[in-house]
Amino acid sequence: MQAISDAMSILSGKWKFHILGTLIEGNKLGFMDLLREIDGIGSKMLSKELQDLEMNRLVNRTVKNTKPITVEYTITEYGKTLAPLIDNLANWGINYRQFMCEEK
Amino acid sequence: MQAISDAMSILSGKWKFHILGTLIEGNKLGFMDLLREIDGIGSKMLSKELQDLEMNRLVNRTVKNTKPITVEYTITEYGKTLAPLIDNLANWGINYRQFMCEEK
DNA sequence: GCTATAGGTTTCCTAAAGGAAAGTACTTTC
DNA sequence: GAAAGTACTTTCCTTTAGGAAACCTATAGC
Repeated sequence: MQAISDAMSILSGKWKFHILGTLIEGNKLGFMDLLREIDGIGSKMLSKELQDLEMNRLVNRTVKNTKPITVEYTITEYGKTLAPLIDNLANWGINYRQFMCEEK
Repeated sequence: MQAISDAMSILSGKWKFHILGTLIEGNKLGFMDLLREIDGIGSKMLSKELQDLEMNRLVNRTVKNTKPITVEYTITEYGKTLAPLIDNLANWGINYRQFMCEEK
């Protein structure tokens, strides 16, 4: 049960799963790509959450030496181990919505 | 991706997974049982979270007609569909801890 | 020089989460 | 009749999360 607290301390917050899910499906995304794809997030939140995820070794940040500087965000190998969990969560969300509609 | 937000809106907060996990492993628990088993939670939080979970049909609350009134909390059939997810999360938490220890 | 794009950081603010402690109500045990 | 147990709720307070907008640096295009 302690393990659940451990996991949630890393994955808590409104956006973590969303960011990770986006990075799993579309690999190599720039900051602006993420900002556009994740509906509703602001640049401050995105920046902060990416830093958290990078610190926890779930996301890689690579600065590219291009003309207008670009940054690539990718999911790490270890981050990929979250893929089934995120898939699970998303499917549960879809089913839950159905379940609630049927009920009432 | 919207499904993730849906799921998290129901499962957000510091204690939801913890409460659900505790109810999945030990079925039929009283308020005080939960308060004792979930380390660190206060009665206000437990009460509030249980109400949330009941509203969302993940937990059943049954008042028993015993001498000192007792209340039984159990997980619903639908709540049980979260078992693999919670298992997954807990295992990921355990592995993550190992992973971080090896690294540094 | 002006505007646009990438990739952020900083400031300011509000709303929500969460905790500690006390209170309520009822019952059983000593 | 006092204490202790079950099951909460209420009040008060602090902390954290999160959003909006402005600002900063650099380069490219017009």
